[in-house]
Amino acid sequence: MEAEYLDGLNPEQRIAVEHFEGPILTLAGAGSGKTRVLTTRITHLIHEHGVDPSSILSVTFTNKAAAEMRTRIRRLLGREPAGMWIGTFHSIGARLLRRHAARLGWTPNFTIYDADEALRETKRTLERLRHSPKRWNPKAVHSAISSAKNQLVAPSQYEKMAADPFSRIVAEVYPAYDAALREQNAFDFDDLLVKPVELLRDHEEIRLAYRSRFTFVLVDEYQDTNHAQYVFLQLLTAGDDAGNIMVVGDDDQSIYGWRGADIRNILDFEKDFPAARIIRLEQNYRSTGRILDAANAVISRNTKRKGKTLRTEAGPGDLLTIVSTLDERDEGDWIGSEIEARMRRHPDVPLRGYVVLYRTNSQSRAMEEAFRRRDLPYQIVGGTRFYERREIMDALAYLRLISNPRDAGAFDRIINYPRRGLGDTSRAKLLEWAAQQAMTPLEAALRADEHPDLRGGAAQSFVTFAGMIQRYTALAAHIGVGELIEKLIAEIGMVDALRDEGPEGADRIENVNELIAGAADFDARADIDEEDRVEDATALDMFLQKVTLLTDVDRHDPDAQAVTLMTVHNAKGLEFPVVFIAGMEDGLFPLARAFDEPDTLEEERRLFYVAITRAERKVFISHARTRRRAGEVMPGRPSSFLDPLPKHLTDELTTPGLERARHAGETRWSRRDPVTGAGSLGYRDRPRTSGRSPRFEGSDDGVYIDYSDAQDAPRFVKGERVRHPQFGRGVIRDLSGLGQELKATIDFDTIGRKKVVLRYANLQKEL
DNA sequence: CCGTCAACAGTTTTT
DNA sequence: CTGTTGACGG
Repeated sequence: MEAEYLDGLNPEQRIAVEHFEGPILTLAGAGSGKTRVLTTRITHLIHEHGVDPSSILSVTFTNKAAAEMRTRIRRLLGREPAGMWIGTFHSIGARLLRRHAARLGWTPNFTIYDADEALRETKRTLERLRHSPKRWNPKAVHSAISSAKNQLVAPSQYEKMAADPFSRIVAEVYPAYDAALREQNAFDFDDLLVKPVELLRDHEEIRLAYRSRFTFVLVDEYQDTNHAQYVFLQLLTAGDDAGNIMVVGDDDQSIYGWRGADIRNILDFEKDFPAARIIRLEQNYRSTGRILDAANAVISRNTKRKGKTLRTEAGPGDLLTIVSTLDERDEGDWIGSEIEARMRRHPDVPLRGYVVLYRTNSQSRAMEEAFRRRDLPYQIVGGTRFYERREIMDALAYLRLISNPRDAGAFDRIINYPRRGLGDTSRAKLLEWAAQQAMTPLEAALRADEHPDLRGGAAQSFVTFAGMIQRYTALAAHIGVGELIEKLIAEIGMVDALRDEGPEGADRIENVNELIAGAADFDARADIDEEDRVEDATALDMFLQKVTLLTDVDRHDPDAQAVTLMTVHNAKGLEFPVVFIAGMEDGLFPLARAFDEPDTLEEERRLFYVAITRAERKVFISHARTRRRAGEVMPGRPSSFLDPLPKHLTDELTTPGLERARHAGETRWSRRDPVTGAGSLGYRDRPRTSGRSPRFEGSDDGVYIDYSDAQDAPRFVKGERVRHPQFGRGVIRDLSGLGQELKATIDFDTIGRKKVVLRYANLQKEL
């Protein structure tokens, strides 16, 4: 007798679902039902093969995906898959660390430092080592440390490879930064991957225990795994053909190379597991025909891919509409008006069926303003995330210090917030004393009255503060997190402090209230996985660790009656009936810097492919004639990514705003240049650029940027050594800007980091 | 110690 | 254009 859950699977899906033992790679195109394959296979393993759920480890890309999969499995199975581990690499890493914290020298109530706190710690470390954070950009230093960690390069190894001055600074900061984290009983995001690898690598009995427990490992979005994650999986699965590992992914949707994701992981899976079975899911259940044809046309330009063509049984559907707009404001207005118009014509598509996708978060601003003007409900995913808002981080810093008294970052953040008369001077005195006496900042504060020279008022303030934190630490063992935050916020007078800040303080108060509500909800639902329970960890510890790992997508409410605004990155895995892709201009999508590196350009193209394939029924692609970027008005031309779109799949239109501007412009232009000016402003009549190469064509009407100059100038690449007439020798760290404005960020051997405009700099390649 | 103002740097994507 | 940092005076 066959289980019902197998009904309706296509032959390929069915093979993947029924696969029992041994490695298997499932290349799942966009919309090919991979989540269904994963959940059904897990169900099948448990139901049909009698696999104990606690033998299953399933890795997802977001917490939300994990929660959804668990729910679906519960439904298919008719019971809770108790003991199954499902979560992101980071949350699974955190769980392992919590269970074995002592092995590594941490305690289970460790703090997870988010990006912001990690950056602050980097800066503090630089200062401690007497390096100026002005000369050596803390962000760059931290990002170098982060990449090193993701490549599993330990401080000692890094030290050996550090040749240039910048790397030598990093080599110095890296171990000191790690030591500071250890002292504070903290991990950063990257540690959540790196430390579990160390744990499994260096402790055989732990490695063997987990290997024998997790006999079935499933990994979603495998194309976006980095080296540390790869090694983590190898350690867990023994890394040979005996392992029952299923990876699901799509090389065409690999969009996290900048974060260290290594597309070779998926491309080389067959080399790693020679016996691997390979299944291709090319049947798409999401989009109509023309959308898929367009997506296929775009992605076929990439060279580094396994090759895969999506097909659908749905009809051809609508054309993709390419919209020319005047500027970003006009673009937002047009999108808003089109949504309103479609709402009237297609009442079956609710507001939540619309999404606006863009390349960079800064584009959300114009959209937001346009939607506000029209009173169109929207929800923004990403950008300044909830848990990254200042007031939320302040409140959380209190909780962190209460949960983990060694957290110096938290101490630093809140010691004078709200104001308690403890400025830089008193703080510096206390911290110096603390370091001398080998005390944590909080311990020092508690004994501040013993400090040799601290103003009496300040000393008293420190003692009161530390006493309060201690009281809450004791309290945290007995009351719920919601109640704890509520009491705390009241005691420190945070609401009053925010109210004094003026109008935007009201929003912040709202956010704080939302945090309290969230915590109360956490208490009410007893939102702790049994597998996460460890001795000596309080509900507060669990709450904090969970909250830091939440992403914005996790907070996205798919049922809200609102248009969704988000970056293409955030849209991965989601689908919408109607998709707007905004800002489709060269230099923005793809970003300018991508033109220097073929691999990056391919990644941008995959990103565009991801954007198109989010759509079920309709795609709009808009670009603006001019766009304000960092206060400057920049001219733009339609993205060269549009070039491969066959004419028969698209139609083009111009917004009324651009139409008006064009008429006004023609009169002006024709006076100046009656021959070439008239009618040439609109590229609608202009032949499509060939798009055979990423090389730009020259401007044809004076409005688009002339890129041809950039081709003649010497071309520089990142990492290249150069010589500057004034600043001497250095290494190019970064390139930005376009054409005439091309700028290079250079780490000079003698004077550190500087940004120069290539046009003026007269840079030479160093021989 | 704290508020104000000018100067300045920074804009890619995120766990 | 915006958020952050530094200098200065109360």
